[in-house]
This record gives sequence, structure tokens and C-alpha cells, in this order.
Amino acid sequence: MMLPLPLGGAYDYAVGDEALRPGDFVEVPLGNRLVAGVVWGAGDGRVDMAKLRPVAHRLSARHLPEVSRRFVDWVAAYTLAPPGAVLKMAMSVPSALEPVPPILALRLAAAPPAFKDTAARRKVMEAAGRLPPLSAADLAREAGVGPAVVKGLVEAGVLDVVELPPPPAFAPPDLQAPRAELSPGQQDGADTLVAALGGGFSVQLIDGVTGSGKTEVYFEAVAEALARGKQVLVLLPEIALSAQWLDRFRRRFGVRPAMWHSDLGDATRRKTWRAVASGEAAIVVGARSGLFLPFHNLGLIVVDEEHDPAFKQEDHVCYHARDMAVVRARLGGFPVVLASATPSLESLANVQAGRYGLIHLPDRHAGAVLPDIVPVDLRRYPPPRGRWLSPQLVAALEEVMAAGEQAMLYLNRRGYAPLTLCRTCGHRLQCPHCTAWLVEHRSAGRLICHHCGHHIRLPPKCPECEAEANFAACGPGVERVAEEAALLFPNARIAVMTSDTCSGPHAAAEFVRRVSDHEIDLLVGTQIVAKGYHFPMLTLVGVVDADLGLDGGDLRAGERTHQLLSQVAGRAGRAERPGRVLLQTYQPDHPVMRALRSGERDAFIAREAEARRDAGMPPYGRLAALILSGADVGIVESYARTLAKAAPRTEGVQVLGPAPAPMALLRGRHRRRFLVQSARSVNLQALLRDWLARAAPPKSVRVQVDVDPYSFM
DNA sequence: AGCACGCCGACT
DNA sequence: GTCGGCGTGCTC
Repeated sequence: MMLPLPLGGAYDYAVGDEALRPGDFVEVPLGNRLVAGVVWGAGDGRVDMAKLRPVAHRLSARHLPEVSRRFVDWVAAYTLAPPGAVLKMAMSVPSALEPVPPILALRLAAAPPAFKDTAARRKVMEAAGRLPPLSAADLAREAGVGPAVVKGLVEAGVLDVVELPPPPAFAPPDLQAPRAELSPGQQDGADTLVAALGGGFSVQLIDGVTGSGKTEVYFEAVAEALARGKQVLVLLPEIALSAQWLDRFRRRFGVRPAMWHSDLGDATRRKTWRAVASGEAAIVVGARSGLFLPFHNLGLIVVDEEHDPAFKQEDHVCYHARDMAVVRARLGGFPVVLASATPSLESLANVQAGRYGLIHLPDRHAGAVLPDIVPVDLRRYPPPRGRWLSPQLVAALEEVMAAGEQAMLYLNRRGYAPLTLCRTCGHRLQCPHCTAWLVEHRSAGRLICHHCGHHIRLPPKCPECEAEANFAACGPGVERVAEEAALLFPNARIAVMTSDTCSGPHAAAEFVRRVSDHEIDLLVGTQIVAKGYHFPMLTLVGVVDADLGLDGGDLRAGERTHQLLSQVAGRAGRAERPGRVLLQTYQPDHPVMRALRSGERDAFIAREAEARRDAGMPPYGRLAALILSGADVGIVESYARTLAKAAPRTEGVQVLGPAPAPMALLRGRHRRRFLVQSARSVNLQALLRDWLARAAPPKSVRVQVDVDPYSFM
């Protein structure tokens, strides 16, 4: 029996008379409570028969399909997570396993017995005769009487209680709906995808610039898979922000797809999980956790914006949803489609190696041209002291504002200023629980730690030298840039869009509407604005600090900056209006800036790939991170030394560390990190398992294994 | 993950 | 004298 708990393995239980098959959901006793689990197979006999407790009962929910169970095992083995922790993701809606409560309705009995006739009762009978079966409350409301009257009639036998079939949870997509006219290039791509649907497992990468119609191309594959009676899963990095994607889906298929993301309500989660299991939900669009839904008949996965770091889960089970989507498709024997305007180096390398097919869509449709990308050298054209917008960018903004068009300023920094220091003694306001500065959020009137949420008001005195408050805000955040813009353009309607001002799908949709309806002239935002939005009147994008994110020891810093800035640039000028992008940088000759300016992405990626190949880094070598954390720094360090002594000494394997993790203190826990690098031929998981088995951590130290780490934080 | 058990400060 | 804080240990 696999239980959705981080237990290290399956638990054995005694089975009574009830026949159980692998995949069945059951309830079993554990300690003094009952937990739901899944029959994983015959017991392994490692636990004494006398110790086994009996299965409480089988749950009525449809079994978890074999392919899902193999997927759970595969992900657990790959990530070194306990299989139960992975299963937990597949059992994220415990209440969905309970029997569906019947929907009861009332209708007139065929042969009612004699009963006392009253005016109120007549009204109810008239309504019941006129309308389809309704719930007691609805019938009372329709008849304009109190609930007691209806209840009385049921007791008198005049109204019968009938059970209604559940209403359809999700309308089936309309496959006959008129579809967008495809260009010849798009049609070729669609044909390739449709052909792939007949051929078992394959991976196709759609590499298409912003506006090239990637979505329309893979919609053809979605339509074909649905027409073949298969279920389809589309993964988006941040489904909550995808109102525009949903609009396009609705235009193509006439309905809203089932959605799956973390801020669904309980009832919707339950309904969706059940509809996926029953097959009623034919198409699901979801965040990464959608991979673990109980599909019985999945025939296609699309991973849109496949390069997006949001697909990497860093907590609990560390996995990359794009990679696991490929695994899920392989186990299910069907194709997976990856799509991006800026594909990941990993996916491009897989194309090069012949493992993935490539569908290249080089053109923006409807004649729109790619924006002009121009670096602004801040060394030669610095902004005035205490300002962040260079004269060039200000001039460009003036032109756009004068023309009645829209502009966007992009800065990947929330708040007003990333650092606050005391002018008297130089003390920097720091989070007590993390290795991080407190970020001033002036609009909220406080300083916030972006890592643990700790917050304080601006103190009246310096906590160090106790001088009367004399703090200096250092560096810009979006709030500060918006303040500067407001000073420069007092008549412009300026809005700040960050996760602080725009949390949840409704707020995001409202922002998108306000920009689309031109209620906003200038949008200042963090990377939230880079996400695939399409604003026809937006003709200028200013990147306030293009260098942000280039430094730090991150393996993918260059690649990611290139992707992010390409995506941001793609917001400019998508309709007939040409767009312009200004990148403020101190490194205009940096390869990332050169690649952006020239549009020579492939050459840039090829150089990055070469550097990674030389360094034996992914995807040409394997990499894993081990993060040790604990409240007591001494215990963590001593365990780190123990681990270091036990480190594997294998040909082709290099262990780096222990070193303080980039966030040496996070939420009050001290962190040390090892990096393990190996050749592709090495079984890294076996090596790590063996290593950790030889030096088990003390109880107060947590070890997190991150195979294929992304964030180096 | 829960939920117990088990040892040290502020209350009736 | 107890109530209860959450550290750590176990659940087939």
C-alpha cells in the first residue's frame, strides 16, 4: 500500500475478503487514524505478518491507473523523493475519493395518496408540474412558499424524491468550430504534430517568435487528439495569469477548458479531479501539478513556454515539469509538444541530438515586425543622480506618450528600494531569519523580506547606532521607477504590476483589461509583465536594468537573461505598429546584449552550449545539489563535514562543497550546499542514494536533494 | 504528514 | 501544584 506520506516506501497491510487490485484507493489504519492510500502491489513480506493491520475498506473512487503509478515511482526514483511524497501530489484532493453525494430533486408522485389541500400546497404542486425536478429549496422558491410546505408534501407522499444525474462538469470542446486561417508554415507545423499523434511517444519542439502563432499550431494537435477520443493536458507556467490564453482557447473550441492550479477552490478542485479520473474532462490546462492528475486516457501533453523557470518546483519534491511531462508521455506512449519563443538550451540540444523534432515558426503573422532592440550604454548616458531612467529612455517615453501610444518599463525588482541603510553608521536593514536585505515597500509602508515574508515598519531609530531615523533607500524597485515616471510625466496614467499589486487570476485579468482598453499609458512591472500578454498599442519597452540577473554563479544566468529580455521585448509592437525596446545596461558588449540587439539567438545559444559542454555542465553532464539545513549552524556544519568525508570518489564524478548555500540563512535555518557533477553516463541517483546511506543526517538536519537544480539560491 | 509522548515556564 | 509550549519519533 502506498500512502501519500513521506515514508520511504510502501507499507504492507492484511487484506480481508474484499478483492483488491493494484491502483485501488483504500483506507487503512495508520497509528490511531485512518489514511487514504493506493494499492501498489503484493506485500514485500519485510514486515512481520503479525504486525500487519487490516485494510479498513476500499474507496469507491475509480482506481489510479497503472501509468500514473509507474509515473509516481519513476519521479520518486529520479528525484530521490520518497514515493509517498510523490503520490501525495497525485492525491492532492482527498475529498475527491469520497462518494459523490447524490443530487436529490422533487417531482410530483405518479399516484399521490389523499392529502390535505391548501393554497400553499397548490402553488407548490403547480410549480412542480410545470418545472423539471428541483431541489426542495429551489421548488419552495419557485412556488413562493416556505420550505416547510414542500417538506410537508414530501412527507405526505405527494412529492417523490428522485436522484438526478450529476450535471456535466465540463462542456465538451467544439471540434467543428471555425478555426483560424493558418499560414503555410503554420499548417506544415500543425500537420507534423497531427502526424505525430499516430506514432506513439515523440517530442516536438515548436520554436516560434512571439506572435508567430505557436498556440494556433498546437491547437490543431489538441483538436486532433480530442477527435481521437484522447484526453489532453496543456501546461502553462502560471495558469493564474493566463486569461488571454483562455480567451484564445474559447475562440477555438467554444468552451472553457478544465483548469488546474493552486488557487482553485475546494469544490472546483474536487470536481476537476473527479472529471479527469472519469474522463469527462477531455482537456485540462494547468500548472505543473496537473501532471499528477489521474488521467486514464491521456494522449497528448503540451508544455507552453517550456523555457519558463516556473516549471521547476524547488520545494518538497524537486522536479522540472517540462522534463517530467516528457517522461509521462513516454510512459503513456504518446507525443509531447514543447513550445516557446525562447526555447531552453536543454530542448535545443535535444533537437540537435536528434531526440526531439523541431517545428520552426520564424515569422510574426499579420505583417507585424519584430521590435528594434537597442542597448543604452549607461556608462556614457547615465541617468541623473538618484534617478534610474537615462535621457534616451526618457526621450523615447516622451515620443510614445505624445503619440498617444503605450509604454512598459520592466524591472525585475518588487518594492521601492532593494536596500535601506543608515546614513549615520552605514548599517543595512537585514532580515533576522534570512541572508537577505529587507526591501522597502513604500506603498505598503513597510520593509519586507522577500524570502520569508518577515516585515517591519521603518524603524524610528537605526537599530545599530540608535541615531534618529536617517535612512537612505538604495537602488530602484518598480515603485521607485513609477515615482520617477510620474514626476517626468505628470499627466500619464501609470500603473505598477507586480505580484504585490496583482495577485490571483482576477486581478491579473483586470490589469490586462485596463491596459488593453488603454486606461493605462505606462505600465511598470516585474517579470509578471513578460508573460505572453498582447497589447496592440504598446510600442515601447524600456528595460531599466538589463544587467540584473547576469551576475551570480548561476549556470543559466546568461541564457535566462536572454530569455527574459526576449520575452519582455516581445511585448512591444505586436500589431501593425512597430515596437522599440531600449535596454539600459552597463555591459552593452555582453554576449547577451549583443545577441538581443542582433537577433542572433542561435549563435548565442551555441556559444553557451559550448561553454557548458566544456565545463561538463547540463545538459552535457549531470548535476545535483544537496542542501543541508538546520536551526543549529554547528550541527549542520558538523554533518556537512561528515558527508564530505563520505563523499563518493568515482571516476567522472566531482563533488564541490560543502559551501554556504547562496542563502546561507533562510527562514531561520542555516544552509550548506554540495554540488555533484558527473558525466551523463553516471547513474547519479544511485551514487547519491549510496552516499546518503553511508552518512545519515542527524534528526535536526534536513537534506534536500535537487537533481537538475535550476535556481542556485 | 499527523499525532503522540515528553520535558520546562506562567497561570488557577 | 497543573496547562501547554513545540522538539523528536513512529506509523505496516
